[in-house]
Order: sequence, then C-alpha cells, then structure tokens
Amino acid sequence: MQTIEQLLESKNIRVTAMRLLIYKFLAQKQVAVTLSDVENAFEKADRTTLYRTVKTFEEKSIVHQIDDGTGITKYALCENGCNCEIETDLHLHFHCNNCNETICLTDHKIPQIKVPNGFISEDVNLVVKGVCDKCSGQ
Amino acid sequence: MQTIEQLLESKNIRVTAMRLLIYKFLAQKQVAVTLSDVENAFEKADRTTLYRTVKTFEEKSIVHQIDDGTGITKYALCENGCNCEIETDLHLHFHCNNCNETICLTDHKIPQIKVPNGFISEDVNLVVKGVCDKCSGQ
DNA sequence: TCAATAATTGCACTTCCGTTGCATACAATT
DNA sequence: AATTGTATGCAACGGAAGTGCAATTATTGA
Repeated sequence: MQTIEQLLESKNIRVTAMRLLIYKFLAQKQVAVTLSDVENAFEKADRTTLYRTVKTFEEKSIVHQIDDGTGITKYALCENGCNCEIETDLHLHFHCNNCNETICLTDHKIPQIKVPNGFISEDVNLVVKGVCDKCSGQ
Repeated sequence: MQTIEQLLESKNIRVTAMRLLIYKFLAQKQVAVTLSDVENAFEKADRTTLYRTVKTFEEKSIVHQIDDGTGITKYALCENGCNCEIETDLHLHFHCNNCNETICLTDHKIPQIKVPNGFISEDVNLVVKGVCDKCSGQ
C-alpha cells in the first residue's frame, strides 16, 4: 500500500498541501465530481488552483474526465489498473437523471463497436442514463 | 412526399420564413451542426431566434441533440422513422478528431448495455471518436 | 375588414464554465 | 543564501446557453 505522496511522486507530480487535499476529496467521493463540486469543498482556495490541480491529475492519468451529457465536465479518480488511455479498457458511466450523479461502472467494459468501412475508431464514450440504485429504491 | 410546410404543420409548428430556411439548412447538411454553424449561415438573423427555432424543432422531435464530447451541443435532423425518444432505436454518432465533424450512423444501432442490479437504463449516449472516411483517405 | 389575441422575432443582458496572463509565494537545488 | 522552477492567487476574457421584454408579425373571430 503506497501513500498518496508516493503515488504523486511516482507520477512526477510535486506534493503540495493543496494536491493532497484535493486527492483525498476525490478519493472519498464515490461519484464523479464537477469543478464546482471541488470549489464548494474548498471555498478558501482559488478556482484556478483547483482547476489546474485537477487538470494536472488528468494529464498524469490520476483522474479521468467524464462527459455525461449534462454539459458539465466531471472527473473521477482512476482506479488501480485503470488504463483510461487504452481503448479496450474503457468502462462505461452511468448518469442518474434523478440525483444527477454520475458513477463509473468500472467493471462494465464497453463492447466492441463496429463502424463503417473507412472509419477508424480510436475512442469510445458511452453513457447510460436512467435511475441509479439508490434512487430506484431497489 | 410531403412538403416542409406540411411536415411542420403536422408537428404543430407554425410555418415561418425563418423556420423554413433553417429546416432547409439542416436538411442540406450531412453532419450535425452547432448553433454557431447556424449563426454563421444566417448572419442577418438574431442568435436568439436561431437558438429558439432549433429548440422548438428539438421539442417537436424534428431534430435530435448530439453530445459528441466536444462540449458544444450539436443538432441533426431526425430521419424518416427516427424515433429518437425510443431507447432501442438509438443510433450511434461518430466524431472525427481530424475534421471535427460529427455524423449520425443511423443504421448502426446501439447494442444492448447491461447495467448492475438496481440500475434502470432509460437512455444511452454512444459516441465513437476517431477518423472519418473522408479524412482517412480510404 | 378590422380589432383582438397569440405567437414569433430581435435586442439587451445575465450566468456559467472553461481558460489564460501575470504577479506573487513557495519549494527545491546548488 | 541565492537562484531557479513550480504552484498559487487574482483578474480578466471568451464562448455558449439561457431569459426578460419590447416590437413585430401572423392568426382568429366578430
């Protein structure tokens, strides 16, 4: 079990107080968060810092970006072994129309999608919308 | 073969010059368009009018909205028999990372996606990104 | 036909999100 | 300790989406 400090350093990210806090915030969340969510959690910090921190995490493959169709970009921590950059590893995301939360269905991989001749598939974004387990009451 | 006027009236949309023009513009396009695209095509008209016209078309199921991950909402005419509201009819969209255009692969339906117990799937958004046939040179 | 009503259009303005430039503060290295 | 590089905070910008209201246009009914 490596510490957060070790994880950041292994990705060539300088360890700062801000970054540790933001990492912990993301780790504690079970759902994908927007930048506003982060802002609300750290009201003393500046918008830009939070923005750039998350962007740094994204560049270094610590978080992945999620476009769930709400028009607002969300972010979630990559799990161990989450190779977001590899197409075949892409998992799908579920957006709840009721509570408006988006979660990673990490163990649900995206099926192979056929595209017409001449088209080259490099990336797939799949978002299922509906009602999540908490809201469906099941 | 029904005229555009008849189509609009059948959907309870009042026929105006603007709406006919915008409909023809959408019909002539082979790819999904942004509101900016529409604005550029009709520079004399007001943004708001174009915005509301497209929104009206969307509400009346004449166009469907596409979220291709660029962060900008795009729109495309529904084809004959395109029942966007019905989940099983959903087709997928292809976004070209080269020319930045998004096209409807109308005859490529989205496969059935399994979700965990307790989750209720109501809608699916599937965007494949890569290189389109024009840009791939094949 | 003309008034009354309803819907459409145009203008101004606002909000929200993402992003960048620059100055300052902090940390690492020699 | 001085230098260098990175992080942070502040201010501001730009694009896109959306709203309120006045003006214009179309429709309806007398």
